[in-house]
Amino acid sequence: MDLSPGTLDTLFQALADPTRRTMLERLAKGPASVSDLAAPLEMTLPAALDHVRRLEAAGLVATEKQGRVRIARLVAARYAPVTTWLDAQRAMWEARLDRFERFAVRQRDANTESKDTRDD
Amino acid sequence: MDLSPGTLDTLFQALADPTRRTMLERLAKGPASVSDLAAPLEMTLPAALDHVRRLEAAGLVATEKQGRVRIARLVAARYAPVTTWLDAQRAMWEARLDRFERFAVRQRDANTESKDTRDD
DNA sequence: GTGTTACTTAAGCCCTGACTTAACTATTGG
DNA sequence: CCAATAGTTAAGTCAGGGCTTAAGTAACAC
Repeated sequence: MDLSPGTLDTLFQALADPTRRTMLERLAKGPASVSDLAAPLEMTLPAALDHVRRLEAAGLVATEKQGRVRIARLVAARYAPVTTWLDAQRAMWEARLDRFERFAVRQRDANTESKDTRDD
Repeated sequence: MDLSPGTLDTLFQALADPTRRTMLERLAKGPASVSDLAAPLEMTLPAALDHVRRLEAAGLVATEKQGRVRIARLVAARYAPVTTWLDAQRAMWEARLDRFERFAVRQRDANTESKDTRDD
């Protein structure tokens, strides 16, 4: 598994945890401290920090220390590889459907050939 | 973690493994047997079968036994929760950007008030 | 300067994930 | 029937994930 930031592996893995998705949802509304993120999650600070670090490692989040508090903010642009992959999947699937449809039409035409002239 | 099929948890987790993504890419082109899927991955059959099972548990794939071979096919529609979540994230992010922009414009107008009358 | 706050590190625990080999079972082709 | 094929189950290894508590450290607030 490639664990460099911004890869599909790290991104999907970062998104696979509900706690981290909750954090991302929170951060989409604006920056927050680690405590802010931990509070609604009923979780100790070390655990929350670990998740933040993981999001940061994935490249989805950037953090900055201001005095004694660490502020995290979303880097939304980094979802790109994920959406790109999903789009590519959809494209492949649709290409296949198209091929299948042409095949089905050919079959139908072969079956109904010179029987009638359809216009549906 | 909710492990029922079709949930964000199971979907993202299923997608987090490169082996499984490769399988999905292959299946987007059409159905395949477990051996077909295992072959290019340099992996024993039990391991491949395990991945197929996991994709099936996530709801992304359906399988059917034909004689002694198990055929897997993609159920592309099941990506929906993932794309929906990503779209929602983007929407939240953009709503925030809009608010920020309005704020910035207000600041600019406050700063330049009665200095000039802009028309950009 | 002393206590509180906000993180940080370290250690450890338990469970799951991704494999492997070995030993079946169920088809199928000669 | 018999051997090869395709999958399946069982068992075990090994690494990592998600948490905890306990013990720091650094910045503030008085």
